[in-house]
Amino acid sequence: MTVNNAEQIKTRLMEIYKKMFEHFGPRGWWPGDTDFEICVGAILTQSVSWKNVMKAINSLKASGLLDVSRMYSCSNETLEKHIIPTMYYRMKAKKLKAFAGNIVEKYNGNLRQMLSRPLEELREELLSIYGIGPETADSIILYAAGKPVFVVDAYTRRIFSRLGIFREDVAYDEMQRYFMRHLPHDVQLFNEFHALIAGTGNKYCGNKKPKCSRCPVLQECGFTR
DNA sequence: GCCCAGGGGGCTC
DNA sequence: GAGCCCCATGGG
Repeated sequence: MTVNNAEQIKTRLMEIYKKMFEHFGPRGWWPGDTDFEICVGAILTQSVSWKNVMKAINSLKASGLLDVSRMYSCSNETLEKHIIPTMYYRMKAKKLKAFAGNIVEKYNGNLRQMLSRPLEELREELLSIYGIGPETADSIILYAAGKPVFVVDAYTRRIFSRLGIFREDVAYDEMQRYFMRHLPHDVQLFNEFHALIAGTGNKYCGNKKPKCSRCPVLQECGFTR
């Protein structure tokens, strides 16, 4: 790839970012009072809308379970009751306990200590925990640890393939490399960009009845179909 | 009633 | 390593 080409890609990505930002404004992501709440939200939001995640988070908070050691020591059944709205609740209870267990056993319950590890080591560790795949790991790294990694998701795939930038079947790592190769590794930029993509996707780019053609941002960005 | 969603694990070949 | 099923609620 020539330098010139890379510059053009960067310019194009930043144009899309700016149009999204002008349209939606700052998204204030990730919502959450503590690092642990952000991590819990990242696990619970797998395949489910944020509205249902908030119900579960509030329920956990109200019962004092939004705490590493209490979450780890409570029964699966107790945990399940609070997260029913987030679908796959039995699986997700296991995932939450695996995450809390990792912090208790390796860091004596100190989440910040784990999050302070170098980016690559942290990513590898997160991926080794049951229930944490690439997207969840990257969300935790960016939004809880505050380290520069670009989070991609189904909306990123949909939006950027509809803009003619990716193939429809592009892999997670390939999308991520694309953004990280062409954009400055800036936590605030990565934070806002992913949040804007999620906002745009949530409003206009559902799979069932895509409304991309009605999205002002995608129209301006050269939406093709 | 039916379809499907911002993901990940586990299995098969 | 791609392809397929499983998980199992809630909203359109």
